[in-house]
Parts: sequence; C-alpha cells; structure tokens
Amino acid sequence: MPHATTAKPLLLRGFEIYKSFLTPSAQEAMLSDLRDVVRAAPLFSPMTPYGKPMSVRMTSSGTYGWVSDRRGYRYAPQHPDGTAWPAIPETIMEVWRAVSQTDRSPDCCLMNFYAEGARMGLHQDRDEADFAYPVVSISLGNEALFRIGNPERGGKTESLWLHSGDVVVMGGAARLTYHGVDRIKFGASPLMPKGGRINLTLRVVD
DNA sequence: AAGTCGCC
DNA sequence: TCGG
Repeated sequence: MPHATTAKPLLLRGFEIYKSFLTPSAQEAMLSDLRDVVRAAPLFSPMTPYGKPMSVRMTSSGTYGWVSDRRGYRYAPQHPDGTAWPAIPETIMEVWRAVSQTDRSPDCCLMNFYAEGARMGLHQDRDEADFAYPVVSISLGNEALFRIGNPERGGKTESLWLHSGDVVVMGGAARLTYHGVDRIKFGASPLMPKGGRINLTLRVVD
C-alpha cells in the first residue's frame, strides 16, 4: 500500500498539503530506491550563478535533471559528471499518478538533501516550459519549516512544518508562488537514523 | 539571488 | 532565540 490516505488535502494559498500521505513502509521503499539513484548519480553541491554554493546537496532522476552553475539555472540531460540521469523510481512515479491530476509523466525528479543547517531561500520554480503542470513535492526524514509567500517577491508569508511522508502539490494559481525552507529539525529519525531531510520534487520540464 | 546577514 |  503506497499511501495511508487519499483524503482531501489541506489548502494553504493554493498549495495542496497531504499530511502523512506515505506510510512508513512506503517511505522505506522509496528511500531504498533513492540509494540506487544516488549510487548512479552522486549528490553534488550546486553553485549559484553568482558564485555562492547552495547549502543543500542535490541530484536528479529522469530525462532531465536540474542544475545550477555559473551558466545559470537550467535542466540538463546529464549529471555534471557527464552521465545520463537514472530513471525515476516507480515508487515515486506512483505518488505523481495519485495526486498530479494529469496523464503526462514527469521528466525530472529533483532530490534535495538537507544536512544540518541546510536551507532553501524563497524562490519560484520557473525553469519549466509549461506552468500548467503542477510540481509535486515529497518530504522524507527530518521535519522542515516550509514557508509560502506570494506570486511576486515580498509581502506576508505563512509557514508550516512538513513531516516525513507528507506530499505537497503546487499547481494552478500556486504554481509560481514563492516558497522555501527556513530550517530543519536535524537529528535521528526512524527513517534516517543519522539525520537529514530529503525533498523530492517531480516536474514536467518540456 | 534556489545566498547570507543583520535588525527588531 | 525565533520569526519575519
């Protein structure tokens, strides 16, 4: 059973929040698949175009992966090491099919790993060709303080804690809403005894 | 600025 | 110390 519930999600500024969408055993199965992904496509520390490294480490699976370097933000068909990205694991595709409300398959699953102190500034996901498709986010491991802003920079924001197994759909009017992660509660978790948080985002790129 | 820091 |  991949998920505990398909109950209606909580709504916050158009973000659909499915609390405890994945059972603990589904999370374990997904983590096992992600170990294979990282073996094929090792985590790397992306450099921002203006020369400061991001605090998360990342990799991708799918036809494209998201990369950031001096040349800017973009999707690329290969890992920085020159090899193709591995396929998106089926355990992850199942979540997309359950919540995305589209028959189109995602062609990127971006994996962000948050070690102690890692954060993600408020940003938009805007490197994709068609904003009609949602972005689906899966949280694993340590809890994260997730912040939701507005379609433009500035203004009031709202925060909520995301837990392991939660799924968030950013679609419709919320597709281009600014969002980020202020901090994680770092420490041992049942899923990841050494601590850390994994966030997966599924995207249709082109 | 998908970062970092400082202020209140 | 934390949220904004």
